[in-house]
Amino acid sequence: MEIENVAEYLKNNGIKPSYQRVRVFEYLIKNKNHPSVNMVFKALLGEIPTLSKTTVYNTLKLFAEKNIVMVINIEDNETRYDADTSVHGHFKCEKCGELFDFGVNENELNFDKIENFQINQTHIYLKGICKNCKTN
Amino acid sequence: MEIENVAEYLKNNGIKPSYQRVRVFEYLIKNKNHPSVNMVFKALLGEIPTLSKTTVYNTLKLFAEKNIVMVINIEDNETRYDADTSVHGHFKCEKCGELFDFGVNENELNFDKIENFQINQTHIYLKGICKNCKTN
DNA sequence: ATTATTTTTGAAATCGTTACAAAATTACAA
DNA sequence: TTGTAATTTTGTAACGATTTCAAAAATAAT
Ligand SMILES: [Mn+2]
Ligand SMILES: [Mn+2]
Ligand SMILES: [Zn+2]
Ligand SMILES: [Zn+2]
Repeated sequence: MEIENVAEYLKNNGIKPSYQRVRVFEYLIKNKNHPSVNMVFKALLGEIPTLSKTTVYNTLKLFAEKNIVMVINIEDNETRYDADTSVHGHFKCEKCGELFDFGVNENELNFDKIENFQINQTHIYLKGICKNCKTN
Repeated sequence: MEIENVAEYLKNNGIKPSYQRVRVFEYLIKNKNHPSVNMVFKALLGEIPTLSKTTVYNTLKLFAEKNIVMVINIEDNETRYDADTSVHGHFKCEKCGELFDFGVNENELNFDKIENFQINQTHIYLKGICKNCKTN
């Protein structure tokens, strides 16, 4: 998805585009590294010296409620965020820690036991060793 | 999978079958409700009054390392555990909170972008409204 | 029996996250 | 503009799940 005007995009999703909100969302679409709250905070603190970590928490929670970010709970001790809300999977390398995207064909899953369940979110996580770390 | 002798099963997986460890694993195979640490602790405390929560943490971490339990991080604030380590999905009802199992056909996923990656764990989480909660 | 090793225990520390109230900003109306 | 209400941001304190750590207990080895 291409987002030309971030403020407009936030408005269209029922979010008042404050300066901090725009900057946080911009960070997410420019850095596709599935950052944690702390990564977003530390990255923006250089440019917004008054930024509070609470604001980053508030903002990302608001984004999640409005469904413009995906919340990734692949690790129990660190939530990560993704501005790409399309259904796709995440591979976490157990060696270097990097998070890779991969494609998922939704209608290829077998939902025998949960027929007539209303599915709101799909999360597919793989863990293992990435290509780079295997050779090294 | 059917486990006849828990102590034997632990031994076969490189775990010394202490009383606490056997009891924790027995709880997991008898209660297929994907319990949290606290659920295991509170349930066993009645029968093992001296039990420490740290022991439950230690034990479940050991089980995870030896790959006889699956760690479920479907929520960011509560890790849950499953003695069924076969590849299967979990549906979390956002209304009643219950965790449902469902089947997954592994080779139906599309791993285009992560070819030659070594996959060690597969986690498939769905969130939504379960059948019961939809009608009520 | 003595000693060494492993396991359990409970209290304290850690750390990500949330609650909360004050300060700052923005929106609205007179 | 000016005043006032509503919203947002900020920083500190509180919270809660998990980890650390050292002592106590249990088990294994000699
Ligand atoms: Mn992604
Ligand atoms: Mn399960
Ligand atoms: Zn790697
Ligand atoms: Zn339900």
